[in-house]
Order: sequence, then C-alpha cells, then structure tokens
Amino acid sequence: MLMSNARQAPAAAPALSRQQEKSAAMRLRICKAAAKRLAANGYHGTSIKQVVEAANVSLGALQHHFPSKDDLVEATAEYLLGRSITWFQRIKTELEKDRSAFAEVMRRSWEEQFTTPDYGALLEILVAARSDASLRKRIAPKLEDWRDGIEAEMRDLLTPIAKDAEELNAILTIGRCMMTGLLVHDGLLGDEQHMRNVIDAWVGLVAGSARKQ
Amino acid sequence: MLMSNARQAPAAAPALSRQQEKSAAMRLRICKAAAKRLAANGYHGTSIKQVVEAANVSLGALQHHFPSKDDLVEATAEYLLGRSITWFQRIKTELEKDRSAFAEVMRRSWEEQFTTPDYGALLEILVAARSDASLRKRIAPKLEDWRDGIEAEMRDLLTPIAKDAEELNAILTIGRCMMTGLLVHDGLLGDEQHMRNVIDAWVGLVAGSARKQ
DNA sequence: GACAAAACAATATGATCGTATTGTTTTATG
DNA sequence: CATAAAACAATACGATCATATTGTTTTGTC
Repeated sequence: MLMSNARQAPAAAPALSRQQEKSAAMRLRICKAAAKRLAANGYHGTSIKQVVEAANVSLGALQHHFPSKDDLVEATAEYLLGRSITWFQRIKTELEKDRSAFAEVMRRSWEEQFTTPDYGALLEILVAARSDASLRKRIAPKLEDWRDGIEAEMRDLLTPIAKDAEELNAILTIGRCMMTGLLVHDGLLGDEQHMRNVIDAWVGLVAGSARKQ
Repeated sequence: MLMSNARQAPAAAPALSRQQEKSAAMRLRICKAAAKRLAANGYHGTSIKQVVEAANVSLGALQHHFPSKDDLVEATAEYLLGRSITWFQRIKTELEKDRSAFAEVMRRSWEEQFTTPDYGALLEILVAARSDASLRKRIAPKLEDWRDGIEAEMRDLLTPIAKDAEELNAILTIGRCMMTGLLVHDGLLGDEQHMRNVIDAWVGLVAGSARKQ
C-alpha cells in the first residue's frame, strides 16, 4: 500500500515540476489509448504498435515510460480502477438520503460503468491476468484495493439493505460479479433489454429479501 | 440450427465409417488439447503450435481438420459447451426430488463446472469473441443454445423456487453470470473460501426470497 | 487392384510481435 | 552556461505467429 513508487499511474497531483507534468500527461495519454485499443480489439488483438498509433506517440516515448508491456498494462489497470472508484465516490454523494439507493447504484453502475469501453478494457486485463502469473501479481493487489474501496464507499449508503456489513459486502460482490458475467455471456448475444431485465430481477430479489427481515 | 454441416465437433455417434471415426477422434483430441492450452495460457498465450504439441499431432493434421484458428476455437467451444450440457443432464437425474435442489445445483456447478480448467478455456473463448466479430458470429448461436439448454434442463427441477418460468430463468442467469464474474474478479485473488461464501450468500438470498412468497 | 479423395506430414513464408539499441532533444541542477 | 539526466525518437532484431504450399500415406469406391 506504500506510495514509494513515485512515477506510477495518475494519482493525486500536488505541485509537479514541468518534467513531472509532462511525464504524467504522457503516461495518461498512453494509458487512455491502451484502454481504447483493449476495449476495441481485446488483449489478444492489442499490440504495442497499435497503442503507439492510437496515442500518437513514438515507440521510444512509450518504452521510456513503460519499459515492458506488463508495465503498460499494469498502469492502464490502475488508471481504469481509479476512475471507477471516482465514479463510486460521485454516485455516493448524489444518492445520499435516497431511499432506493441500492436499485439506483445497481442500474446506474450497469449503464455508466459496466457497459462502458473502459470496463471492457479492464475485463480484458483481468482475464489476461488469470493465465499470466507475473501480470496477476501486479494486478491482484490493485483489484483488491478496488473492491475494498467500493465496499468502503457503499457501506454507509446501502446499510439498510443488509443485516450486517458482511452480508452487504456479499451482495455487492454478487452484483459486481453478475454484471461482469452478464457482459461475458449475454453481452455476446447483444440483447441489451434482456440484460437490463436481469439487473432488475437482481434488484427485486435483494429488495424482496431485505423486506422479509 | 440445421445439422447440414456433417463434420462438425463431436456430437452423437451413429454408425461411423473408419475414416469418420478417425476424423472424429482426431478432432476430439485436438479440441481437448486446445482447451487445455487455453485454460493454462489464455487465448492470448495459446498458439496453434502449442496445441499441435499438446495434442501430439502434426501441424498438417490440425490444419486438415481446422483450416483456420477460428475453426479450431469454434469447435473447441462447441466441445466445451456440449460437455457442460451433459453435466446438467446428469445432475438433473441425480437431484430429482431433492428438496434443496437449487442449493445443490449452485454449489456443485461452482465446484464441478466453473472452477474447472474446461470452464477457464471457455471463458477465454467467450472474452476473445467479444472483440472479434467473426469469432463472435460463430460462438454466439452456440452460446445461446447452451443457455437455452440449461434452462430447459433445470425447468422442472427448480420450479419451486420461482413464481414463473421467466423469474426462474432470471435466477439461473444471475447465478451463471455471478459465477463467471467471480472467477474473473475474486478468482484472481485466489481466495477460494471467500468465493464459496459468496455462493452460499447467493443461495441464501434466493431461498429467502422464495420463502417470502 | 485402380483411382480419387481424405488424412496426415514437413517445410516455407510473410507479417507482426515485444524489446533492444542507438541517437536527438528537452529539462533540471550546479 | 555546463553537465547530467530525463524525455522522446527511429531503426533494428530475433522470435513467433497463422497460414500456404507441397508432399506422402491411408481409406473408400468402382
């Protein structure tokens, strides 16, 4: 969790020198391009050269900031996960004191997060990491932080729907995993209405279970 | 849905000539090797050469049966989905008249299906197909048949847990997608006990909702 | 048993992969 | 402003990719 590694992916931004500014901007630009290519062509179909062209930078520039492909993928994952956390922070303030917060979080996270190219890119990275030990080692801790971050953000907002924190986390996990699987399975068939119906069924199920208690 | 294409992946086996037998055996052998490599190395890390070596066949033999990589991947997907359907047919007869059939189906499909190398291979194919239009066209109808097949097999067995067929299908979809997402997300972290807990939470949620009605 | 087609095999080919190498420009520091 | 390091750029390299090509062996049909 330590922040020793100074020139990691875009984090906070306190008083940067011109060089650091340039570097951060370049890294962000490359990560965005990488995410775009990953979402469009998948991990298998994305090469360094493609990212270079999409970002409109030289190969040398990319290599300077990301010596290996794993470095690039790791930074891209960090960028994407960071943006997701930001989204959850925003939705939290938006839905404060909304009685149907859970339903809103689920529906909106589906529309604004999971069906997004950004999440498609993240999915590619996660699946690639499954069968690549060195990449998995890099990604796993960031993914864990992401999950913990979401749970921390949602804790207060969604307290009413579960009997304890553990159950709430389980519900959040199921929702998150369901949406990912929905993309992989039914997303392949392209029936968006059907997917929305599944989300609604899920919301109904949780609501029904909560009412029972 | 027509069966015109005679020499597709291993289907039924009614009276084959020696040539057809050899062919089917070779195709099965190659598909098994492909699944093994996909599960171990992912789509991105699996090459034709690797499959050739894993199956211990010549490149020419593979090319004869699968002219392109997409042909191989399609046949492998069909093989894997077919095995999955077979599993559901077996579990159906095993759990007939079991009052806790739903919980058993969920828990056992997690252990015996989703956490299996075979499903890892299928996951690789599904994700790859997301960003590969031609592959998606080949896979999508087979995936749809698979989903429909599961729903058909489970219809009678799991009738009690839902108020109608539509809700039952939604529950099956959520369960299936959740397990897939669980592999992609929490599977990366390797905490198997946590994943089993999530499955149990899901079973409890559905049971609670069913009891309410 | 002759002939054709299917099955299997070995090697070649052009493209593309990730990375290494080497050079030039820009920025920070004394 | 001198010097070193960071940032950016261009080209090269060996490996590997999917597939094409050209052969040989096995099987089915007449």
